[in-house]
Amino acid sequence: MAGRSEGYFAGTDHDHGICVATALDSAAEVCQQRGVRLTPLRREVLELVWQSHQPIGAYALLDALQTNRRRAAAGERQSAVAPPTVYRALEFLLTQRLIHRIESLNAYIGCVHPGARHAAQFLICTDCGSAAELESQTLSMAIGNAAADAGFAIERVAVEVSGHCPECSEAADAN
Amino acid sequence: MAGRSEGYFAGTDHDHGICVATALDSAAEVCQQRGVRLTPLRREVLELVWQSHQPIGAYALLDALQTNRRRAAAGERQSAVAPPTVYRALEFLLTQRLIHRIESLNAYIGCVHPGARHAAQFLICTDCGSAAELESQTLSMAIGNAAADAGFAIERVAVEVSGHCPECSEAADAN
DNA sequence: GAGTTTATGCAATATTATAACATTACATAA
DNA sequence: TTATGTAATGTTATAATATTGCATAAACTC
Repeated sequence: MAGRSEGYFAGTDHDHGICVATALDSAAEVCQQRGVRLTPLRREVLELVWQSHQPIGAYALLDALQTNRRRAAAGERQSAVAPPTVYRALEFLLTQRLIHRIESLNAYIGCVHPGARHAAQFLICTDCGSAAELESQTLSMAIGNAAADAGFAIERVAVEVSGHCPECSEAADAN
Repeated sequence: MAGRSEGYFAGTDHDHGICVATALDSAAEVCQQRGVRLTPLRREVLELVWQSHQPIGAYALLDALQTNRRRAAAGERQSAVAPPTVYRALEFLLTQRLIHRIESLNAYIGCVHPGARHAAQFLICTDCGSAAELESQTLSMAIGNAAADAGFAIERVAVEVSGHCPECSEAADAN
């Protein structure tokens, strides 16, 4: 994340264009290395997911895609975008670990460690809707230990912590 | 959980009747103390949720309720059970912390620490569908610390670990 | 450039969840 | 005993999220 002075949440001040550019570059590289295709559609969806640091739903993405198409082909006839288009692109991006799914919101967000196998750990602000991805080794190990105790073989981990981000907490305190 | 020899997952051998009875008793007590009403409907839904250690979806509960009604009023005309009925009961049970929602499955499961405010921590077997609730303090603290680092005020925590339970892992190894 | 695989388009439908309004049941006050 | 308030449930419709199945197109392989 670009220009982040401190903290996990992206501030209102940071240069978000750099976030997007970095994410798209990394994605291209990851796909290149794996011999999978980051097609224009998949790239477009990834870019839309990265439009903000707030998880975005599949149907909001669908709307955004429609809007893009309308803008691109003004006047000409255009093909509609249907749900499977979005869901397939999302599935691809999930498989390549370029995005995460936030289960508690049915929404998707860009991954800050693209391509790497890792536990999804999120702090989600219920006020402003933004989410910050953690990469806590301590947390991962605590989960690993608990699973080992239970004789459980881990496939996937989702940690979703809802609450209030620093900015929104301050705003609330001011009242 | 009754008769659990060891481990977090309920074995196929345990006396599940005791699980259910205990859960219903605890629920009655919790509601009593709080001055909220565990109505017959809510109790019925809770009992259905506790029918197994596998998370159950809202529409499966709906079906089960329908079946119960048919059985009860054989021959007589009966009112259909509609989605809001189930969702309202589930919401009540969630609010009273008698059940948990498994976000990654859109499903519900009985809480092993009924009434208490605590992080939801689950190991979910993708083979047999059963889920085991953890109560790891270490894990909770790791999350608390990470949130504190970020200046984040926690409201709710969901930890959902998918993978293979000991029994299913063994079965797979045997192949 | 013919054949194969992979990706996308498209229509229909499944699954999960809620909104809006009507009715019932129960407690308590008039 | 009747009125009234409140909580719970019933009922209808619909919103939001996700998938299936099949047709077409694009891209890679040789």
